[in-house]
Amino acid sequence: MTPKAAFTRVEPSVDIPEMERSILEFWRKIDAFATSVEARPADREYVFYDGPPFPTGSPHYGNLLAGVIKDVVPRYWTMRGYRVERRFGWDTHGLPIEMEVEKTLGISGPKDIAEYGVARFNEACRLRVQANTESWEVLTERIGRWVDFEDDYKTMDLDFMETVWWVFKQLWDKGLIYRDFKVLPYSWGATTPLSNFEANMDYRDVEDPSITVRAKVVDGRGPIEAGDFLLIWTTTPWTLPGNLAIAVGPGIDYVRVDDDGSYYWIAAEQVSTVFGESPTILTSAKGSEMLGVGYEPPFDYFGEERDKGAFRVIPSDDVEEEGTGLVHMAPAYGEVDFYTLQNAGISVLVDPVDGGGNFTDEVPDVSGMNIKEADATLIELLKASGKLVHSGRITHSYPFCYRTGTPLIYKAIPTWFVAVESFRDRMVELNEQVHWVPEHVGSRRFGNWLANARDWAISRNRYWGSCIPIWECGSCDEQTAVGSLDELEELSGQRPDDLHKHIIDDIGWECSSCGGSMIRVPEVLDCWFESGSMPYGMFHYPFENVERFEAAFPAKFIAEGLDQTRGWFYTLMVLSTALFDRPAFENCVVNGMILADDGRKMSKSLKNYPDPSEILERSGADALRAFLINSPVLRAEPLRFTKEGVAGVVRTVLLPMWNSYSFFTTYAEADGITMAELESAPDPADRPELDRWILSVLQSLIAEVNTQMEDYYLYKVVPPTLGFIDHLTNWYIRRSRRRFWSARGESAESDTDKLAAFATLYEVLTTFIEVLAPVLPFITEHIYQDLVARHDEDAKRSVHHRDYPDADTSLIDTDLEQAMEAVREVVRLGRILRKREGYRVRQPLRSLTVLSHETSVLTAVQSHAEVIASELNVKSVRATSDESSLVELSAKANFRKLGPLLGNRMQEMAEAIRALGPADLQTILDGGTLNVLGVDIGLDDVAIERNPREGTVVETGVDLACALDTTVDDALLREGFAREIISRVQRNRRELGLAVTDRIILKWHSEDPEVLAAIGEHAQQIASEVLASAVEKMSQPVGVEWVIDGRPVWLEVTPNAP
RNA sequence: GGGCCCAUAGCUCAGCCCGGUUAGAGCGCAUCCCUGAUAAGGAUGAGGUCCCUGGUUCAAGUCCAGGUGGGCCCA
Repeated sequence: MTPKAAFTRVEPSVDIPEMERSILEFWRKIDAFATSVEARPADREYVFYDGPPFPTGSPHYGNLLAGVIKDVVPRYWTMRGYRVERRFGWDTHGLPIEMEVEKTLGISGPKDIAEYGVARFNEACRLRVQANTESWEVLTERIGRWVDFEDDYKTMDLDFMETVWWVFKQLWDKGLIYRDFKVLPYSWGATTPLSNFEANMDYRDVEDPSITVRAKVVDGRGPIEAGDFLLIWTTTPWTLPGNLAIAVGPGIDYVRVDDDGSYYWIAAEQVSTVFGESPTILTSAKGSEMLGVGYEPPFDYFGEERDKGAFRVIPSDDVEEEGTGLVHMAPAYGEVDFYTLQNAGISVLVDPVDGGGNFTDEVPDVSGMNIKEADATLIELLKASGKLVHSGRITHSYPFCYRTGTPLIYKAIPTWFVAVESFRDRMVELNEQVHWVPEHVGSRRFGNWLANARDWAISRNRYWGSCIPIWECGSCDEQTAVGSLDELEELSGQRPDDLHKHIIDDIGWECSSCGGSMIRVPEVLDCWFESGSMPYGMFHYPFENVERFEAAFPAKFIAEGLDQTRGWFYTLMVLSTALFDRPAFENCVVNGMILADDGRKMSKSLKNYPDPSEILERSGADALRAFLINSPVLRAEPLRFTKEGVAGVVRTVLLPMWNSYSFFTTYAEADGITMAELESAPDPADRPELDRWILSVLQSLIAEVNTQMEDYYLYKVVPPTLGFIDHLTNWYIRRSRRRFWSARGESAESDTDKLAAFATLYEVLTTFIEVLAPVLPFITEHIYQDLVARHDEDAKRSVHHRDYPDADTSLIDTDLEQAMEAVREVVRLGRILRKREGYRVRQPLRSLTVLSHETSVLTAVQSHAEVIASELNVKSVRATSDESSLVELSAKANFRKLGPLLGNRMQEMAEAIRALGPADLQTILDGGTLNVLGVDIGLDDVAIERNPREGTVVETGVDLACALDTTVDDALLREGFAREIISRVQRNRRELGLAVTDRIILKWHSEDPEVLAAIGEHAQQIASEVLASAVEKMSQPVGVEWVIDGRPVWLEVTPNAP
């Protein structure tokens, strides 16, 4: 290392956002991110998967938070020596994009899209995705997140989509793909199923029929006799032709009511609503006793289904005691109905309603009629056949198609499924290999979800997405799944360069079985299927990068929000389990939601949160990062976001760091400290204790931070850091100040001591920034460039290229750290005493006495008497174990120790110990034991408390007490006065804008004898403190008049021109 | 309706896993100190039904059950 430029003073004030922008510029200039990755060996990879966001709108705090987590962790592991590639991922398909584009194009729904042209529509989606990515890149860079936007992956890329096909084919080959009906919200106006999101967009209060119908029992069981009637209720008469079963709650009580010789079954709770206040109840039965009862359906259009198990009473836990407590089941028109029949083992489905919402010929009475219009006719038919028991109207909230304004219905739609249930137990097992932060999200929330996983509906009746790669024959039941472009080419002779719907749907071939036409099924894939495929898709596996993928699977780490638990985490797990029988990630950090400071969701229209760029321009990215990392969201709890919180980080972390750095450069420049000199400082072991102490504290911090980071407890990093900053600024630097600005060349020892101080602070600062570099990438980089990089050509270009510090345990001295804790405690107590007694710190006092029974405390105090004396401005410090003179001892039982032994005698013992007298306590304190209530009580069994005796100047802490001697004689007063003079002169120097090292002439005048005596006695000390070349007494007032303790004194400070 | 999480000072949050008798921090507020790290720093103080009810226990902010309120997800 060559002794080149000395350090340059850095101003204590700093424009943080400006500093950050210059660092961003610097990173761009040296290509810091790419270099940080490439510098690490390719065979030592730490794999990170980016959870792809939708590029809709601009990023909000939730995205920023995820970005911060996904930056801190990879930065850390990079510094730990791993190669951490970070490729940005874009989730480019799906409804959110389509909705945005529909809005922009001024069109809406399948009909419009068909008219507009699927090809044009999809191309518009593609353009939209590309246009939206820019705002993400800007903000992502600004928060300091290093991620590769060049080598990103997009789910709409050909390579990615080909891999998705491969994934699908894998499932297909394993027999995990099947088609079945799923009941979805359906708009007959738009002739399309809707997503749940769309279905919730337009609820209206409307009036509908409310009818009660009786179904005659034809096959009785137990108390239910043939000829009895089951009462069902519905608001959708048009679903009655599709009725295939009646559900009861197995635990619900039903009763048989005699009504004019007809016998009706109804839930006991509901009897009065149908039969009035005094019904004739004959008998009762649990729902479970009614199972299997056969009945005559309201309409007999599908009577032949009885052979397949239809028209029976089946159980359902979803049945509630409303309506009649017996629920009409039309599996084509209700999701619950569908699953209830499925669970009952009845696999029949009838759906006499066409896509336009009209009845088919299967229901001749209303054939061709719109279902809602058919309600009246159907009710008339029921009345005519004597099945209608009651008919009325009801007003309720009902969903409408947000586009066409027609009522929505639920309708069974052919849907493709992944048979997740067949391997969900395996997913539960594999999930146990994953380390979740916080733990409960994985074991409970996610674990429960997996354990109850249902088959996954993966098809969507939409346009902009990966296509389901299944071709079906129009003539026979031949089906082919295509798993690659090669296969497609082989089958069809075509090899498109795009796999989107508008391209692929035109491709077909002749059926090998019957010679018919093979046509692709119309659906696209749920975009979550693609998110779950990203470990493979990002590498275009297995078509390329086979080895890279195998080395990179599973990921070491992923992170996402709690709301995504059912999304990305789940789909990753489903596909990795199905394909590779492994989890797709080893560590998962789950973050909570960020709320506005009013506790509500952040809402653009409410404007209840500050714009991210405003925060970044006010407090900077480092502050935002540390604030988020240190907040409850890292424990998956919600966070109320306040800009004050971010500003707090500036005040508690960034400014103290900067001030320490500024302090160092100020004195290093003033002293002309060189790198060579820092190098030549004594070994840490040979430095003064204060230096060894702060180095020990630093190493302990390093150990702590490494432990937490290794376990992904990011939120446990900032708190110990704050403690360290307190030690550094409020103790190490404050205590060392004089060492830094003592003049050079006074003595060999003082020069060595000064060097030790400079070297220590330098080492602490340059190591501390390495510790915090992953969290605060900007300020640490700035300090690194100034303190390290520019002095050493061989140094790494960026702090982020450095190796993360490992705790050097040889520098950790636990005893020393504890001793210093005791010293700081003594000082704290001493300050309390001074304040309470009204002695400002500049007034010297005679002595401080520390009382303690702990030998280690006494030793610590004795060996640091000088430090304590100067901190508290006392002439002497004594330590003694003789406490009785100043404090009153009392004892309290050590509940933790005695409780388990004594059980219910504990209270008695507590009383007895509280009542012990001074002599008894002294016995215990001296190491003896005392027989209390038949138990030998020693020092461990009690907690000794110390209370100041009346009239003493004593303050007590945990293991010690301090007593202050507050007698002030004339000599002390005069010394105190001299300190006041020094203080005024220093203030004056500052006002004159003098540099720290400028020398002055001090002229003074006073007539007051005490002042004369004070200055006379302490002239030497004053001169050296204020760097006065001369202290001259004037006979006339000069300069500024001060009144100190009621005594006037004139002081004049003039710079001493060299 | 179900699962999970949360509720502690005016505000934001530690502490709870593993029960122990004086429940902490920061912000804000009040009072004050320091005045060569100074567009800083520090001290002290006021401020608590630890959401409610019940249980377990010698002992509950901490464990259990049930409620209430809020969040996320699912239905």
